[in-house]
Amino acid sequence: MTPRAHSVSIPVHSIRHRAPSLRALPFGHSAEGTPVRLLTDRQREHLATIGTPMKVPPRTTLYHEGDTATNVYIVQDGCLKSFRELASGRRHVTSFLFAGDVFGLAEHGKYCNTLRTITRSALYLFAADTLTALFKRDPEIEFQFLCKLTHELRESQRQSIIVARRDASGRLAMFFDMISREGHYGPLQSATIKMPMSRVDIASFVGLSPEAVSRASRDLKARGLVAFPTRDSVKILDRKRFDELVSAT
Amino acid sequence: MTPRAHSVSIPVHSIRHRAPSLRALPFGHSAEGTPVRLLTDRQREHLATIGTPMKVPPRTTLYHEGDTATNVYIVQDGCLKSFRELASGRRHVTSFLFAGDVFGLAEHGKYCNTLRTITRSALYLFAADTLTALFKRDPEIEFQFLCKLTHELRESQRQSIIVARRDASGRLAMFFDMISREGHYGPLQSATIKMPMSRVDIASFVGLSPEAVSRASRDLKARGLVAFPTRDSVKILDRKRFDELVSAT
DNA sequence: CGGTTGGTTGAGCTGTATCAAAAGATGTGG
DNA sequence: CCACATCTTTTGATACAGCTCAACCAACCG
Repeated sequence: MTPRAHSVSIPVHSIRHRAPSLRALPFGHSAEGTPVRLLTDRQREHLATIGTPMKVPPRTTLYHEGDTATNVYIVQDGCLKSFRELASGRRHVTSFLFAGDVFGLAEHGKYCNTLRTITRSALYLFAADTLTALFKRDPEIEFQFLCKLTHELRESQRQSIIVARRDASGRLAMFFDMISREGHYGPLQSATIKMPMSRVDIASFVGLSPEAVSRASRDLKARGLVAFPTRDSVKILDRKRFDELVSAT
Repeated sequence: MTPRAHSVSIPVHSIRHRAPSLRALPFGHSAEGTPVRLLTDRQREHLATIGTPMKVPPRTTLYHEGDTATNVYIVQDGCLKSFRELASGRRHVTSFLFAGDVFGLAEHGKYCNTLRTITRSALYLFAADTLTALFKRDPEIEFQFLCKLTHELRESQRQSIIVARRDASGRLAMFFDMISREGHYGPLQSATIKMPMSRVDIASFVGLSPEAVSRASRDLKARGLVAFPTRDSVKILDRKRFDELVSAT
C-alpha cells in the first residue's frame, strides 16, 4: 500500500509526518500525563502552508540572545539547546528542544536566549508577524499555542525544582526522567532514553559542574539504577528504585 | 479638570482601577524592558463582565495541587505564593504573584501547584470554560494571555538561573532584583522594595535553607549594598555595586 | 598520527546544610 | 496592659557535598 501521488491534495499520512506539530499535555483531561499531538491534521496542513521547512546541520547557531526576533520555529525532528550567556562567561542551558517543541516565541522584540542545534534538525520556520496574523484569524490554532506555552511553563518550573535539589545524583535522575518524557508522543516506549547532549550541557542545565555530573553518573550506575549502553543513552535498570530517587525530595 | 460622572458609562479611570489587567513585557518593542499593562480598556471592561471580583484574607489556600482545575484568576492587588509539596515534606515555591499576574491557567485538567494568599488580596475569578469560550470569540484577548504566558515563562527561566547560582548572597540579590520589577507597571519608582513574604518562603524560592537566607541578608547589609528598613522591605543603597552582584554570574 | 575536544579521576578547600538553641515577633486571654 | 504560648528569625558549631584546579584518558578529524 504505497502512497499514490494524487494530482492535487497531499495524502493524509504524508502530512502526518511532514507537517509541523505541537507536543504538550492538553488543557482538559488526558490519559494520565502523556503528552499528545495538539494540532489537528487540518491545522497542521494550514500551518504547513504559511511555514517553511528547513534542515539544519548539527552545532549550528540559529540566533543569538539579543537579536531582533523575527522568526518562530517548530521542531520537526532533532535536538536543540536554548541557553543564556552569563556575565562570568558561564552558560546556563534553559531548555533542550525536541520534536513538537516551539521556540522563538518567548521573547519581546528581541530573543532572550541563544539557540543552537545539537543534532541535525528538521524545523519549520514562520515569520513572527505571519503567525500572529494567523492567530487573529484562527483563535483555535492560537489556543493550541497557548496550551503549548502552558506546558513549557510547567517544564520550566520543573527545572527549577531539579536545580534546587541538593544531591547531585538526585538531580541527574530527575533530568533523565524529564527528557524521557520529551521528544515523543504518547506513553513511554522503552527504558532506554536517547541523550544526544554533551555532559557539559547537562551540567549547565542541572546546575552542576561537569565533574559532578560525571561522578553522579558513576554513582547511579554503581547503585544499579541505570546503565549507559552508549555514551548518548541511558537505560533505567531498576524502575522502582529509580522513581523513588526521582521523587525523593 | 475633575472627571464628571456621566449617566451611563463608568468613568474611565474607575475602570482603570477596578477591572482586571495583565502585566507583562509586550510582544513587540517597548521602552527597554519595563512591563506594561497589556489589555486595552475595552478588553478589560469585557473581562470584567465575565469575571467575578473577590477579596481574600491573608494565609488562605485557594486550591491544592491535584484539585480539578475549574477557575482562572487574575490578581488585582495583593501578594500570593504558588508552591509544590515535595515527597520529603519540603516545599518549593514556584512563584510569587502580584497585581497583573494570572494563575490557574498553567494546568491540564488538574492544578499542579497549591495557591495561597500571603497578604489580603483582590482577585478576579473566571470560570475556565467561560474564558476559553471568550478566547474563541476574541483572538485579540487570547493573544494578550499568550503574551502574558510568554512573560511568565521568561520569569520561570530566570528563577532557574537564580537557583543555579552557587553563592547565597548573589541568589538573594537576584531575588530582590526580580521582585523589584513585579507588582507594578512602568519603570521602577523607588529603591525600596516591598517584600511581604516570609524568609522561609524566600528560602524555598531561591533554593536555600532559611538560615542561609538570614546569613546572606546580614552579609548584603554588612557590605553596604542594602538595608532593611522594616522586616518586609529592602532598600537598595548602592545601586551600582548591587547590579554588579546581580549580574555577576 | 599529533591536535583538538569532550569526558573522567583525584586532592584540597570553601560554603552551605544541618542540628541545637537563643532571641524576636505575634497573638490570645485574663 | 501584661503574661504566656506559639511561631518566625537569627546565631553558633560542625560535617559533608560539590566546586575548583590539575592531570589523565578517549574519541574524533584532518
